[in-house]
Amino acid sequence: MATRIFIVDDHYMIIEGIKSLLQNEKGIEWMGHAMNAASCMAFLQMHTPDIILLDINLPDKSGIELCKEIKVSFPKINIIGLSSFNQQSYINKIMENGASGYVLKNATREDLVDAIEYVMEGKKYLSEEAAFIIKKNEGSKIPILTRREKEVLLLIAEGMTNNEIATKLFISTTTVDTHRKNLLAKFEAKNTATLIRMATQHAFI
Amino acid sequence: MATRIFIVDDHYMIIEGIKSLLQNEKGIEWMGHAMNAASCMAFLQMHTPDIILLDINLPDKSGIELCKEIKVSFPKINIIGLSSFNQQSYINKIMENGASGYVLKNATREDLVDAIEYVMEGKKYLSEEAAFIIKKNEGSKIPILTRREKEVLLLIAEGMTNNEIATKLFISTTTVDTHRKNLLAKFEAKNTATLIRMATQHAFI
DNA sequence: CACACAATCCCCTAAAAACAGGATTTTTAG
DNA sequence: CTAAAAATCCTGTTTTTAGGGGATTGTGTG
Repeated sequence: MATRIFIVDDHYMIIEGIKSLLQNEKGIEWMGHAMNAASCMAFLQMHTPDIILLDINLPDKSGIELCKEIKVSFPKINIIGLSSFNQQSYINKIMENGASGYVLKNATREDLVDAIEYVMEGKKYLSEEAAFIIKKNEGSKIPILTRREKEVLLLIAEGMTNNEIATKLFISTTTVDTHRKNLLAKFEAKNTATLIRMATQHAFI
Repeated sequence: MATRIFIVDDHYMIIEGIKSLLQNEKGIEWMGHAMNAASCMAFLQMHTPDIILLDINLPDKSGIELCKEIKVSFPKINIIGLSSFNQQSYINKIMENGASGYVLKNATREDLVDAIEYVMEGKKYLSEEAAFIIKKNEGSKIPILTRREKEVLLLIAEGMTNNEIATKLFISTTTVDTHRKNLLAKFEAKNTATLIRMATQHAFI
């Protein structure tokens, strides 16, 4: 039985590229594509692919969010993350949210086919580069922020002072200061500049 | 005579996608691809395409740099910028460096064909979204930084204080402070957080 | 040769952030 | 239920930034 593949990506060129790369592969059935999260979920009401190739960046919501939702509603569908970015944060996040693999957009046809085969066998697949990134950054962890910390972080990035943030969130300035301290500690940053740089690098902003 | 197209991109899927989108177009001759700046320049020693589709992000150097170099050595070749990012800074920069057009990677086949036709007629082409971005941000210019300001900016982003930067650059702390003030003014940022965010958004960091 | 501009330096004040300790009350998850 | 985690608040001090003024020297361009 052929492996049914569905792809969710908002780039025509990528959709065409993958279609083209896979079209002569035996045992692979192309089910089509969606260009956003909403139409992906609509498609899944009617059809059941074996594997979804899922872009990290979608217009209506993050691929990571969508991945989580798909796995809740359709746990049997395997998901392979797809993106241009070889950032550890993305790779980790989508794998933690139930994806079975991760492939960079500069993958070759062989990489793609390997990924699909591995995943269909129930194994996890990480492209070489993705695995390398993970390994390289084994020590430097991505901080886990609480709801409130994320909120404060974004307001800091907006250029607001502790005082302004306190007013906006209806809490005391000292509380904001505490959150700020915790953010600095979690990112191992010694000041705001490093904090914001780290946060953008880890895709928090 | 057919329009000879060459593409420089490090993503197989994009190369395949564009090839697939263009393969049935009349009057377009596919010359092949390069996956980095070096092999692109090597190719150009032997062949002369009419149009190069050039990715902004290449492994060995930025597409913007490569664009400039190509236009110096081969001024007759027209270049169309290509990227996933609809950031004003990229669009502006590559157009300033001699590109004749800019297309986002979520372009349709029609967009691509339009771009190629326009450029072959000697006109400039901006995809709808790119034009929108440019128009939207007409007022908010990208600051022009001096050599020293860039240097100081990077050190601020590293988390260094004015004092540390002064020591590192063998200048007075007050001088660093002056540069810092100018940076804040140029970015219209009221504090370090906004400064760093703006700088990363405009690809200075 | 002017003139703009970059780079350098200075003073002063006020505001904000960083550092160092706490402590209490909710929430959440096992 | 209970222990851990999160969110809240506090009192200090020191360091760093931000904002307001200046000023001098060199460099390159019209």
